Amino acid sequence: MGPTTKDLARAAGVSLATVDRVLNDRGGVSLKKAQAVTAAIEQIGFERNAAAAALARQRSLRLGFVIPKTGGAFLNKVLLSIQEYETLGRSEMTSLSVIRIDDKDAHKAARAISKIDVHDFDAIAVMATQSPPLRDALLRLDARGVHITSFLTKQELEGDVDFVGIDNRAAGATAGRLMGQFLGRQKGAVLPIAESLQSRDTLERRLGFDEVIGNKYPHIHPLPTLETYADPYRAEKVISTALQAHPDTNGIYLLAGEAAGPVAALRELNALRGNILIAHERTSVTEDALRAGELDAVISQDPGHLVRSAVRIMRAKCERRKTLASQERIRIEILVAENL
Amino acid sequence: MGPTTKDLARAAGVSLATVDRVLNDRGGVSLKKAQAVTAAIEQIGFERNAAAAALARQRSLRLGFVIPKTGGAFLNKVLLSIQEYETLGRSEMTSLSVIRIDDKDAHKAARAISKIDVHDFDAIAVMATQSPPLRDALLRLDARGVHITSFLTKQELEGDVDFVGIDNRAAGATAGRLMGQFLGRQKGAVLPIAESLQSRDTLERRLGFDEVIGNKYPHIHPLPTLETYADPYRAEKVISTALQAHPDTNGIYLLAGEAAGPVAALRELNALRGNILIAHERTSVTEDALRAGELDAVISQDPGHLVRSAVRIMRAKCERRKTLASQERIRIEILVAENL
DNA sequence: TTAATATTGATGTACGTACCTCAGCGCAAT
DNA sequence: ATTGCGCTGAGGTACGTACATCAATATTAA
Repeated sequence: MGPTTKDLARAAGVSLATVDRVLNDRGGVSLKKAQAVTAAIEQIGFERNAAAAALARQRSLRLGFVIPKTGGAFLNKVLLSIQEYETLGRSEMTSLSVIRIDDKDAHKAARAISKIDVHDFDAIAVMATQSPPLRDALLRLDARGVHITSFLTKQELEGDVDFVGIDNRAAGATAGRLMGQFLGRQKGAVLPIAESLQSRDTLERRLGFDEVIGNKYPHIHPLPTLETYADPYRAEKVISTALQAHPDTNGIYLLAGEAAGPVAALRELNALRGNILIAHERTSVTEDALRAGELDAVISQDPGHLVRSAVRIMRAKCERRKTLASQERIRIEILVAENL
Repeated sequence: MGPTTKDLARAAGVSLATVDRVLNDRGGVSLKKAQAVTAAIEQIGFERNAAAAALARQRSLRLGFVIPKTGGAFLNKVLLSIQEYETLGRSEMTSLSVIRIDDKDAHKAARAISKIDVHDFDAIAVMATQSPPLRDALLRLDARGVHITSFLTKQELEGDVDFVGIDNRAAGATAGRLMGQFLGRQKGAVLPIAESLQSRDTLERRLGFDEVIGNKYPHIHPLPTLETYADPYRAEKVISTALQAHPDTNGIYLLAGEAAGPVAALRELNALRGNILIAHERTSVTEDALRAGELDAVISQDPGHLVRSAVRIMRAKCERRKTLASQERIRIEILVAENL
């Protein structure tokens, strides 16, 4: 067993009470003694016994996930993973809850964040489009002692706001690589389709995609990104127009948003089989399309892994522990029909 | 908070001592009372408080990894992951240790297993070629109370021996799919290369590979598997011969074993750039080759995830808990240069 | 019936940390 | 001198389980 708080107190030449004050940021400790304690922590290699702490705290860590109100199948999978984790979490003294916010309206979102009761949460993981009002609301929460973690969307605050999610630029680059390899030596155009170009994720993916295509597969010509606005009719119309305008198209890249609409439109247009089709996020639609041979590859991130990683990071923050970096890197998964 | 042992005792109409006897298999409990307790567990939804148990037990769970003495870079990565986990594990009351066995000699391996002191381990994860003597040795250990988990290689014992690792047939099929897609409409031959055909993993991968190629890409002709016997000279010789005999080769599949030898041989033969090359396991060699554009894809499994999963399963067995199945499925990863 | 054995309950201590109260100290401002 | 405040230590209780001991009862064997 490692050294205990008692050992730490002896090593630091202070009382148990002072050690406790330092360890739990209770304040009212002179700089000198506080430094003595932190020095002793390093010196004797003290590590808080998580089991004992959890037991003594006797209050499960209240973690929150802030998630947009509207979203597609992937978001639902994330929510499901959170629910699933709740069952397991009970035995680990953590309680998860989800706060849905209106992501589209920055001020509404910020207000929702501001309404969060500081006493209800020890830490939250926030998935929301970045915006100045949201930023301020988050900073206020942070100042009042709620640890903040970026979840799937980066929030650039000052301080140690960890990010849980994939690197969208790399994800786009991965899609580009696959597109290039699948098309082989064929010349032609690739049509990127997204719900909207507003989202930062979409832009980053496009960037990564173009970079790889431009550098490694210059014979492929990426077209401007189509926007479907999540509207199936519009999707079919714009896709049809684009395909007619570019008959040399032989690859289609669904950069973001629901795959269902575009896939249905492409099926309708009989454009599924002839083209290489790459999409993002594993959902029942993309899975089925992969199995059916309609989709050639899917770039994804595991919702379960995302949730677990977020929980681990939040817990670590609350308990002022370090996390194992290698464990928290979310992988960019490539899915084909055979490794679903 | 959930119900405690005290609540459980009240619900079952027995004393705390009897609850303890049942929960910890101490024996000396009548069938009737034991059933009353287990029924009450279900009824009130009792779950052992892991933190309190760990604290009270005051003895960390001793978990062992049985690993072959010889092995390549991937095995080293697994060993590294075990080491890495040890640091983290200390705070979770688990101690990991590694037992190296001579995997080549079934009897030696079995003897090594038999020599394991039952009092030194609560559970072990075994990576070793299946063999009757080994099987018997494992069964004896199991009977003496050491929980057994199959690690990377399946051990078919009776009882609940979980398996941690990927489905090699699916991994081979995934390689087949990528090979087919990368080659596109090109006709030609694919050359599978392995260290030896003795290993079950190799056979399963080949099976999955052939299945996909046969069904989906019939214009591709898979050649017989080359065996390098882990010998670089032999590798270069047999590969050179095979490539000369089949000038239409445009794909090479490194099914198993170290990629280093064959990659070096192929580089020497100037056969890297013209062919699609797919290998297994992420190592520094395959990573470098991916980045250099020499390898087109790598099928892998994350050593860190393997280790964590094995630890979770072993812990769950020792604490008689259930595991979250979705968390324990090891993914078949596809790596390209962009998602390393 | 008696003796031996199996089962059960009562009670205690221990694990390491969190969190609380209270007393005491020194120091400065009043 | 008094008051107040900041800092410190001493001591306690609590969390839920593991594990040990001992007495009391129930059951079985002789």
